[in-house]
Amino acid sequence: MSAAAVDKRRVILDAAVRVFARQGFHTCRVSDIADEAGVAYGLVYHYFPSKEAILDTLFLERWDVMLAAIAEAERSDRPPREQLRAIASFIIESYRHDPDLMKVIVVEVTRAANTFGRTHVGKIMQAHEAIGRIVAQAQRDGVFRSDIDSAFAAQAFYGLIEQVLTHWIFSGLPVPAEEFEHVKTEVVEMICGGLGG
Amino acid sequence: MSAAAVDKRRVILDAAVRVFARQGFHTCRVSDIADEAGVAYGLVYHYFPSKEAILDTLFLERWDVMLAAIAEAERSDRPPREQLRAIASFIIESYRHDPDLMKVIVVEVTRAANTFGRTHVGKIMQAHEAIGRIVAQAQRDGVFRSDIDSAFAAQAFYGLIEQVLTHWIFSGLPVPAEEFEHVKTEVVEMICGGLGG
DNA sequence: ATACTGATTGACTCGTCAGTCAGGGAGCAT
DNA sequence: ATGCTCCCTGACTGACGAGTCAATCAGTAT
Repeated sequence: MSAAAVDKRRVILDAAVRVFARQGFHTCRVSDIADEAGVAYGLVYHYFPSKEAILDTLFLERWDVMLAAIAEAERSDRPPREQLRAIASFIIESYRHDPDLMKVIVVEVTRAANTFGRTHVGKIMQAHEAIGRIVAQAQRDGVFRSDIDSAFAAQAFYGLIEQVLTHWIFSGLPVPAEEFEHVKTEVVEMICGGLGG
Repeated sequence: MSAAAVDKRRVILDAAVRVFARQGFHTCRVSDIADEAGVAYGLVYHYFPSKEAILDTLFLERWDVMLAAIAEAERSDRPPREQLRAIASFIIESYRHDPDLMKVIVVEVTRAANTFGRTHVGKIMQAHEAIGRIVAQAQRDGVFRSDIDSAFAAQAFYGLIEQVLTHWIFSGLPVPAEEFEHVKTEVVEMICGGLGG
């Protein structure tokens, strides 16, 4: 594949992110993506076998980077609380850096239990499992309480972050810089410290 | 509207729940609903103006019951921890009683930020707000810590329950009776107690 | 020059499905 | 009996959009 071809493929992927974020996967037409990318309709099918394959590519590209970041946190020998913070931080920074892409991934894949969620359960589970391992290790070390199932805790942790992203997505407003930092702390406080009572 | 007509309307709604749960809203055809209900295609349009209106009806019917249950918990003067437990319990019992309906509501509405989520944000927010008020009151009473935003805590609480439902939905397996009880406790423990560390 | 390869174009096909509509009963009043 | 009002039917239409394909263009090798 020539250099120009690599570029065009990228141009189409980037256009798809904007279109999926704006209109949603089901509502947009392939011609919308072609228009946004400034290429002919047919060229989309030169690079991708189907509309779905474009979304798959976008998801996998980003998710693999995230899995690497989680593995990195897991491998480090920092205290579990900081390992969790590193993961929360990575996901929130991903949103800060490219909110459209994160919107597409959350809305069209990880929260779409029927359509693409089904296709990618495996990949999604890998993230939950890695987080679960961090919690389980902390429980063995006596740093976290052991009467809460580690897989359950992982769900709560990842679910809370996704819930925050969803809230930002729904609001449609740009998120002030200090809120990103504040939320990182609040997520870890909530999961590790709880509300009390 | 005659008694027979009320029944047919109900038959169509119940059939729609099964079809939406099995195939998803976008993938199913209106004729699938008619077939499942054992009525003619056109009758669906006699009772509902559109396919979307069926989903709206299903969602609003159930959501209003849930809002009432949350209001009930809020009104009671039990300790906040038990108020939260009552809400968690209500949602989990809803799933136990009619998993298909809860699947449809979670998958097709509350987690569908683009399509029906958008339409019903208002209703969805009402639930979050009520939970937030319970937390805020507990914070004023000094029972919950005050350095976590009450709206954020409400997100975490509701988000965790929805995450658990999603997990059950994804698994496709019937949930053992004892797990329902166990999860109610775990949700409250997680949100109020945290993991420690 | 000629031939070959891959990139690019956009009009067209073809299946799908939400929603329409004209009509056929069933009950009930007058 | 006649008319009226719902309930109910399912064949049909019209729009829409994913994916195809035959043709053109650009670069590069021989």
